[in-house]
Amino acid sequence: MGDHEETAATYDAARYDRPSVTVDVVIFTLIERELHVLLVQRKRWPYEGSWAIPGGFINMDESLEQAARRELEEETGVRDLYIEQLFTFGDVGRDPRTRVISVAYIALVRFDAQHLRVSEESHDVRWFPVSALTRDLAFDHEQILAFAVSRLRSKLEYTTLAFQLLPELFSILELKHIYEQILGEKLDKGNFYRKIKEAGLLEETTHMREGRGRPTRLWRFKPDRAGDKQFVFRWREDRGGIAKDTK
Amino acid sequence: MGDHEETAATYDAARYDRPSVTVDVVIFTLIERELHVLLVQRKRWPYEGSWAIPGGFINMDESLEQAARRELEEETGVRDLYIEQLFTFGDVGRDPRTRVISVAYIALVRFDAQHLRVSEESHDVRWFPVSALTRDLAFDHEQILAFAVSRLRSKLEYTTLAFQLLPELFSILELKHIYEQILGEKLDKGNFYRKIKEAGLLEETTHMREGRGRPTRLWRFKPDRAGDKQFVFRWREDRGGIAKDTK
DNA sequence: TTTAATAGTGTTTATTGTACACTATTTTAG
DNA sequence: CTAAAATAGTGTACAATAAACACTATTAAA
Repeated sequence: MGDHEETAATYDAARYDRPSVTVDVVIFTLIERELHVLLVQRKRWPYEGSWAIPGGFINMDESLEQAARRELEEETGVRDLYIEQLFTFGDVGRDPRTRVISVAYIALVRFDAQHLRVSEESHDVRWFPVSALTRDLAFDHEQILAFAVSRLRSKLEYTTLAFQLLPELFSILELKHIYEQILGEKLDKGNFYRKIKEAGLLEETTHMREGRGRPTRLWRFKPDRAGDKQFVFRWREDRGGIAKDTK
Repeated sequence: MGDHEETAATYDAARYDRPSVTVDVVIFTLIERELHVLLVQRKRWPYEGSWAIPGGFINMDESLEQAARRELEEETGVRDLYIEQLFTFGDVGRDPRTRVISVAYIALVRFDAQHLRVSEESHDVRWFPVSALTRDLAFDHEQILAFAVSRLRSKLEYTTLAFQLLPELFSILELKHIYEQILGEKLDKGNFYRKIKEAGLLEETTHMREGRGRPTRLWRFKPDRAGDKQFVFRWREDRGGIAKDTK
């Protein structure tokens, strides 16, 4: 979340007659096969020293999504990634400075050790494993983060979102591992192989990767399916929960 | 959408250095077994005379959802209904007056012929069938409406949302008809009976309703399931699109 | 050369969806 | 008064999918 150049002492809420609008971006990545989220440590009041979801005030000449991408690049240097609006948080007391309405986004990036950089606004920027997040976050950011994780999990069941977390070439079992991480449960190997192949989303390559056991074949997503970063694939076929009448 | 007391001539955009925030509420109901949406006819510039989704600027001391409920009551007199945040629209040029960010909500109401009333802000308020909406709406409201209809359809597949459109007592075939209306396809009678009963959401009553053929039994939603207005029921059982391993 | 480790395939059974035929109870038309 | 039309509701057989899990394959390391 962005900052005014002020402190509790100098701050005068009555000055403002309109809410401020910010974008907050919950950025996920996969590090060592585990889901992580990016947080920044705040430098200024309020919540000085607390960890927070990166974000900031929107400019008057940019769309919400543009603002989200800009903030993201400012905090992390990442560009051209998958981003999606999550929810808008606007309760009255959520920011002690003034009425702040936050449009929250979810972003998914492939982990790249280089790209982390600390902006002027914060003490530190760091990836945290989602599984170990009991720490107190600034503002209502715990709530936003919980909401983002929940949404990510449920969307994975019927979308190709997980693709955004993978490198270009990957094995089917790596993909399975991502699903397990995010869904939080073990999946059956054989059934996963069958499903993912039947879906026709993957393209076999000649590349193999060697490891401790049998080498694994590498695949890529078919460009026409993965390229547009849209939700194309439903794990759960749309056979209709309510029985259809095809007559 | 709310209004300033100004016209194109008196309007001075430079005066504003922050975006305005509005809530817009897409209100659905079922009239004569057909899905309708509530629109208001604008009285003032911009888009004077055009039909628009009801909404208005938020107050500084109310949450977003409170604002949505307030606007809704001001326009229609309806209270205590189902409401859910849809999406936040914030493109730069969407309102000629100034930068306006609209948090859009979906509301579902039971149709009640009395409750419509025209506010001071508008010429007219009227229900329009969703199927026949080619007319030009104000601002980007066509886009918002299309998004709302699409979201409503997809949510119906795994939620109990449709319940909000029904009177307290209803027949199973009436419920089926709502699903058909909103999903836009015919459903099989027998399968629908079986599914809805197995779900254990309905409570049989002794009431019957007579019509032209055999009288039909009336049901109600079990209070513990329907009462909290939460999404409890999934049409599509969560058997896991991705094969689970229950070991 | 055996074993451990990882990759990948096949098959069987249980569950659920789909289509559609059938029965039931009322009003209306002749 | 009776037959037909209209609407309500049930039953069943078959197809499609999910779930469980046993099996084979190919490599490195012991």
